[in-house]
Amino acid sequence: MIKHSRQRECIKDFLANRYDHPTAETVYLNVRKEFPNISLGTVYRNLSLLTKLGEIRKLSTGIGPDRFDGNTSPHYHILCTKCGSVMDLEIENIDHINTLAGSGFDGEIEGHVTYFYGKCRNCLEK
Amino acid sequence: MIKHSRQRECIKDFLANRYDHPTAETVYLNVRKEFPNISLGTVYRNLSLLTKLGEIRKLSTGIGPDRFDGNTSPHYHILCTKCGSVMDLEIENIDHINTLAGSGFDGEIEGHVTYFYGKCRNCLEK
DNA sequence: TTGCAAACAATAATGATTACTATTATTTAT
DNA sequence: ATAAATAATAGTAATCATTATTGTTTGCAA
Repeated sequence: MIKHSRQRECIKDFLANRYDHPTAETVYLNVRKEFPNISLGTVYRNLSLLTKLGEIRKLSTGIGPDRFDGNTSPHYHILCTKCGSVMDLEIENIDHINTLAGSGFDGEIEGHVTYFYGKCRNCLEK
Repeated sequence: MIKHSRQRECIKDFLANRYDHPTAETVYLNVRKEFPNISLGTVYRNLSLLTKLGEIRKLSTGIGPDRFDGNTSPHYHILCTKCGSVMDLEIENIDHINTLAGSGFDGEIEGHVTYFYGKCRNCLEK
């Protein structure tokens, strides 16, 4: 049975208002403004729980630590290979690649994760 | 300037003959048969170097430690969500998704990484 | 309002990976 | 072929991200 906690609510609220997909460490440093004694373990535990509940999304980009996204609607991400930022990406539905993959695999395809990489506008101009 | 090393060659050979995308730890345990004194650091250092040289590929699936692939030809991977195995996947070219992504992003798309997930034949039958 | 499980803070432990250092191996120049 | 230069190694320590442990506090149902 899950009990409400002000710490978890604060973590969720924080993510709901961020669009840069912060790491656990960043969440920790910010939530500390409201809960000076919160521990990093509490942040990790709640990020895991919220991810399991489907209330946030975890991004494992392969570059640096995991990041978290308060926006659970279906969308993709792009990583700037220069500055390292992770941005949302509007793209039409590409679930047909699951079907393509299925025809070359003896088993069942359930889904995919895709990270695009490239250079953001800001880095291109430097 | 890069110097040849028998350890690095052994690591590369080992990967060239494996099709299950082993972790650094697995590479270490196997290469030890030929080099009993090789250190895990040497394995990691060479896996990084070979990846940078483009002679092997690193797979960061987000589940467990990084894995390595001696096959650098373009192909995709599927992770079985039950047994955790990582398998090669034959699929026609899907680079058009880069174009789709590009039209919704103010910047330059260079590529993408995609991991499919699902259930392998073996797990489906249990 | 009491009891109990869930969540907490503090901290230790773990797993994966990288860094350091003295020695060894490979290449280059004699 | 030999010696000098330096890249790579083995062994080990350190770091980073994350998870586990433990005693205390909090939320909530009886």
